[in-house]
Amino acid sequence: MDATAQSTRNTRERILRSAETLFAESGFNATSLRHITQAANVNLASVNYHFGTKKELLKELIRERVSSVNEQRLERLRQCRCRENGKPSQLRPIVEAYVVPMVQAKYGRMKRESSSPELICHIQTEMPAFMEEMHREFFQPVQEKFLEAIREAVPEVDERELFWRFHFAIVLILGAVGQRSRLMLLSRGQCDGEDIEETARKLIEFICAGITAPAIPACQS
Amino acid sequence: MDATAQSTRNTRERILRSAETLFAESGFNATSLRHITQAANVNLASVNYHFGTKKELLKELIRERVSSVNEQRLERLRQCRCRENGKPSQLRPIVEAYVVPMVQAKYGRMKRESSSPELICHIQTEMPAFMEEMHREFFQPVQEKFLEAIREAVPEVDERELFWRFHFAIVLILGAVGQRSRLMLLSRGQCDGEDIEETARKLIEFICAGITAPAIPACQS
DNA sequence: AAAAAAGTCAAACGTTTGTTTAAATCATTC
DNA sequence: GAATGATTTAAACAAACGTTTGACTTTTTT
Repeated sequence: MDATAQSTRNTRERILRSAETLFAESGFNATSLRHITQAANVNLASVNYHFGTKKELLKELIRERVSSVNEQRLERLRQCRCRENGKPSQLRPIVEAYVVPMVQAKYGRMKRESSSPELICHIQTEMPAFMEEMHREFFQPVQEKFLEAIREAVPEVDERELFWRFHFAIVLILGAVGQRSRLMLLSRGQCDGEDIEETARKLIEFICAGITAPAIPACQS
Repeated sequence: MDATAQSTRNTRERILRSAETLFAESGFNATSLRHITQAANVNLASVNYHFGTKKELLKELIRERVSSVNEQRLERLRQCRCRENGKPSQLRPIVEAYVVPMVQAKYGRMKRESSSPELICHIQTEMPAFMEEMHREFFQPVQEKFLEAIREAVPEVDERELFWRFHFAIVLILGAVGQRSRLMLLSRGQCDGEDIEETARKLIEFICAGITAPAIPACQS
């Protein structure tokens, strides 16, 4: 009867939306089911009813979000191939196709809302074993497609070298957004990470330069 | 009388050592005081006796570890300035001075032991508010010294640009070690992050290239 | 050797956690 | 419109958590 929050009836969706915000904000362990259900205005037991366990709720959440990012990444990669059809693509559009969908994957309409990189960054460091499963199922296939595309674009870079550098690129994408508070502190307020397009552009520049860096022979103090 | 573990009496040190290993492995929230004291072979209450609270134990731990890394970093930076005395230094030695002490800050003699980047990576994403305190107290001063040195080494890079790129460098150093399991999966076992010198070298290459990357005007899809 | 201080210990404290239960309510079907 | 299945609800569950307590032992000081 009353037009308050829970009248919408889609309890499942409300739980997912609260969970993704809170998980991205504070991680898995620090976010209790009571926090989630309270924020979602639903009963505590409904999480277990709809998802089974807390962990399966997280799994479902990641499944949703990563699938969306994956689709966008592959679509953009396809467009790369089309645009310069026949010849091997340039590096930058490929990196752009990988970076942009993840960086701009925000949820909620608020300015200071949480995002996919923040969520994944949290879970990655908090539950590495769990994340390995997710990696095999969701990340690996897409990453291998991009690795292949990059290998064609910069054949002068050694294959083993490329594994390292692509790994660095992924670390960078997740961390740059997930730890963006440091940028504010470091620059004493001169830079912030709010502008998504700016963040993506800087990331792309940095990653492209890193991937094409000349290899230096082993010699250091 | 018996020569078992706790006869050494340096309870405080044993707690610190267990804590740093377990915190680096599983983070703060997922590591209970009972895990720590069990691994250290000491009584549960001794943590509160010696450190007050769990959080202050962590603070003490970070204080120790970061101070050590800071000293090494500044000493190496001093050596940079000496070596090419008078003229502005090159970028690479500066980056090297920043990267190496952190990457090789391992504890324990086992091969697969945890390290400072892993610890900091965990706490950074898990307790950002707490980490801001630590940042102001420990990281900020050293980072500003390095920022200045880098600015002299690559004056052609815009100052605001440099904040971004140094932020990326820090993200990279922490994440490359903390998330090193991905490298194994990505390369299907062809690369691992066990070799510290190799890791440091690849990081230095990537970061130097990223910092000196040519700025590209804003245009993207 | 007595007194004082520092450290250790087992037990218990009150909270909070994820999950389960069984009754109540809603929606749909016959 | 009664019956059936799906969903919501309040209450309780055992387990684990960080912390405190007070008696006990060790070490240091006088």
